[in-house]
Amino acid sequence: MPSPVSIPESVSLAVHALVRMAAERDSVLKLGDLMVRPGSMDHLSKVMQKLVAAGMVSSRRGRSGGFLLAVDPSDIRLMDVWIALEGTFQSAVCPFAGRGCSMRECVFGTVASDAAHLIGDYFSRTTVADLAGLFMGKGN
Amino acid sequence: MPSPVSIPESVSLAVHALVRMAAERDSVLKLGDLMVRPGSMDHLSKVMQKLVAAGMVSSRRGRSGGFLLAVDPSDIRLMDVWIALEGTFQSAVCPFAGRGCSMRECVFGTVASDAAHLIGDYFSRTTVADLAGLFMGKGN
DNA sequence: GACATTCTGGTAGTGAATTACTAAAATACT
DNA sequence: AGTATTTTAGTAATTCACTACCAGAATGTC
Repeated sequence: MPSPVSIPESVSLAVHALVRMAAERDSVLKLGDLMVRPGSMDHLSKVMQKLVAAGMVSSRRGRSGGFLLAVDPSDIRLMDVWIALEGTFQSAVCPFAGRGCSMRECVFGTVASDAAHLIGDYFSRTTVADLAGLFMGKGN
Repeated sequence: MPSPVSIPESVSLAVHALVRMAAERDSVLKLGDLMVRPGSMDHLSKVMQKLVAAGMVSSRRGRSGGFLLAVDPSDIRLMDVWIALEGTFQSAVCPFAGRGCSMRECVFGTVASDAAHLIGDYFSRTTVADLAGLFMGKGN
């Protein structure tokens, strides 16, 4: 992890897939269609199962099967996606707070926490529908 | 990783140790003194070795051995610490940029990147000496 | 010189996220 | 009915940061 800010791959896959589904709401998209990166299909498969379990997406098996948004994309906040996949969304704090950290304004109590709030607020405010407007097309 | 912002444990340990050393520049501090969290000493041991290798800290073995800042704390930027331990400091981007992401302003190209810059700028600007002023005391 | 202390360095174990593989269940087409 | 397609689900392999353990080297004390 060479960067202090990282969205888990699972969340990235989920958001990209959901945005794609929102942009093509009428069609049933299969895993292969939703795969943003070559080689990510196995992981995406697991991710989609969680989105189905969370009720955001419905799935159909078989020949012309695939995935479909189960609710309106403006009702899916990015925060919901994060929680569905990761369980919780925690803001960053000093890992030693209360257990030995002796700084009045610890780095991890200020900057890291500011950055986490920046992302947290955005994730709470933004829905899949908002992002779908930024979508450019099929991609391949 | 339930938070999108996380400073690696190794960097946290290093920063806390360096600040402590800056606050007590005259004394030689041993691993046990620098341990912020119970149980972190093994990891801290490896971390200190890297700080020594990076030339920020000098060490002495034996009975009254321990660690000592090798340079002025105002010459140690947090960014240097990060690089010494992690190798590189990368700003966050969409993991699929150029490999399938089809959003004009992808979440990971905007918000996550803003947050990473927030931290990156702070880490480039702040030195161990700056933080030493926030130090409250021995801690135990 | 013997001994306790402290860093050094290697190696192995653990847990979580990701990757990979496979058989099974559902569905559509012929 | 049979077959190809697609999701489902379980399990194993991989990777990486972190944890744990241990013998060895250096240094001060008696």
